[in-house]
Amino acid sequence: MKHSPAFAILQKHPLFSGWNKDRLKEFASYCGLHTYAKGKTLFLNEDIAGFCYVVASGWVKLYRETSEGHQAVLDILGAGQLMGESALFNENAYTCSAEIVEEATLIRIPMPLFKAEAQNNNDFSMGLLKIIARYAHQQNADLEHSALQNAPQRIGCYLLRLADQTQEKDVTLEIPYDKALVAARLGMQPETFSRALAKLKNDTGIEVKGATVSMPSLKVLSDYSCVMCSSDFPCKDKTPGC
Amino acid sequence: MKHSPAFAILQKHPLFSGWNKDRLKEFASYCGLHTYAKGKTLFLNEDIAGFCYVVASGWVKLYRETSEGHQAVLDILGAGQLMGESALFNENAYTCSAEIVEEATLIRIPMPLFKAEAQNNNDFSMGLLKIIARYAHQQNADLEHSALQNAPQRIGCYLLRLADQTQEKDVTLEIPYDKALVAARLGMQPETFSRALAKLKNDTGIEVKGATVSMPSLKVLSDYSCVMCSSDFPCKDKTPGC
DNA sequence: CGAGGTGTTGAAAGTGCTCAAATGGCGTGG
DNA sequence: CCACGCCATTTGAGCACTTTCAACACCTCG
Repeated sequence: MKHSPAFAILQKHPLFSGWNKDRLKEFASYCGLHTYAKGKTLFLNEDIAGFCYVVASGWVKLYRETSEGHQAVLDILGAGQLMGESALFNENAYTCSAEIVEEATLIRIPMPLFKAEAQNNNDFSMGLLKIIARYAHQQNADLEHSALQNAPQRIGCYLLRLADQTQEKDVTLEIPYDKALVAARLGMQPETFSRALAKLKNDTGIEVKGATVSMPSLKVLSDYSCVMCSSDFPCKDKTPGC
Repeated sequence: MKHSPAFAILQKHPLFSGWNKDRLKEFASYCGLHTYAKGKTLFLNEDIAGFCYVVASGWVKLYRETSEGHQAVLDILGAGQLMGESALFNENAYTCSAEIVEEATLIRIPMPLFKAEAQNNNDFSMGLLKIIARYAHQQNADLEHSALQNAPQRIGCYLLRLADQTQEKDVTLEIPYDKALVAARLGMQPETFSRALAKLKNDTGIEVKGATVSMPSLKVLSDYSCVMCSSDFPCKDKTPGC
């Protein structure tokens, strides 16, 4: 037994990939690796931030909630994604709430450690800048989508993002969490999602069986969805969002 | 004649306020101060970024546009705000388009200069991080609003943000640009804006005469709008967005 | 005074939402 | 192995809000 279980995962993360091995080993030794069950609330909006998290596996919902219980889903994070970092610039308070939506294993980075790194290590703060800027870019895309696309188009766009865009024909994928959650992520009701998916199926020839979606042609799908989007189709790596 | 006209303005900007005077003087000498007429397109989405801009006065619309001409307004920037910085993290290409919506004077910072600073000056990159993180936070709020609030509530929220929230009673303000632009910023049609504003007037007792809005009580307005928002009312400085 | 831009109003059509009920898959326990 | 019950999802019907297209009012400017 040599190093903390967080080490191997952090090593692959862009924020840490350039680090000296011993340095990272020490850093990782302060980071716990924890597994959380579906439904667990990680933190709430405006809580004092004790940790940043990196998702090793599973899925985490970021959301905000009114006092009456209406909630807006901001994002759903999967493996490799960072959360909680925005608390650094918000008086050490989280800027949204987080809940586990599929059993997840997370690396917990103590905030003081993270903060010190950001302040003292220029490569680190540039890496962080890149991540946050990309995130902001993604949000621009979300705002655009919610302004311009209708429900079936937004679902099409979502499926394209989930898909392996290097393929063109007969792509099959699994929606990795509840459909109602996808609906919320796309800013619509579960009922609307269901009906819109049916319409999408009818209009673009995709097949849906439970969580499994088969897309005979990504082109048909992108022609359908990307008409109402400022980016052109093979958009996954260039621009976050469709 | 002592220093570039950009100097005095940059000096007041958080990104530069901590700088040594001579250093800033030199930096400012490379930055032009230009005035642009309403309607002028500053840059387009995906253009190679030659400059970052700081708004000295006037208003600039940030937007994205589909090939068919549908556009989504992402934000409208006023005095003190920075734009174009996200190109640093997008292969030196702007991530949206920008157009002058009210005659504006802007400081033009050459991108290489800006980039070098971000890479070499840790205080600078931390300041940038703070600005971008705040911007992302603001977008979270926008996404939440578009998901949860209806048209009159979004307008109420917009007016509150425009208002001096330290006052409580009889606050009066001027909408600084076209109403149709406000409508687009809030993700609705001009007609919807007009009707929703009439409803808001009726429901909260505000007065509207042309671009002038008088609000007898901010509390009534915030009770009306902030029900569907995760932040509580005096929200201007804490959280960007309502 | 007329023209054009800006904002408002009306009527009809969509789109998505709400509430309610039905369907279907799946794991548990008999 | 089957019946039951639970939960996610789908379907139905009516409604609310927003959009669309069209017409009109208003103001400013030439």
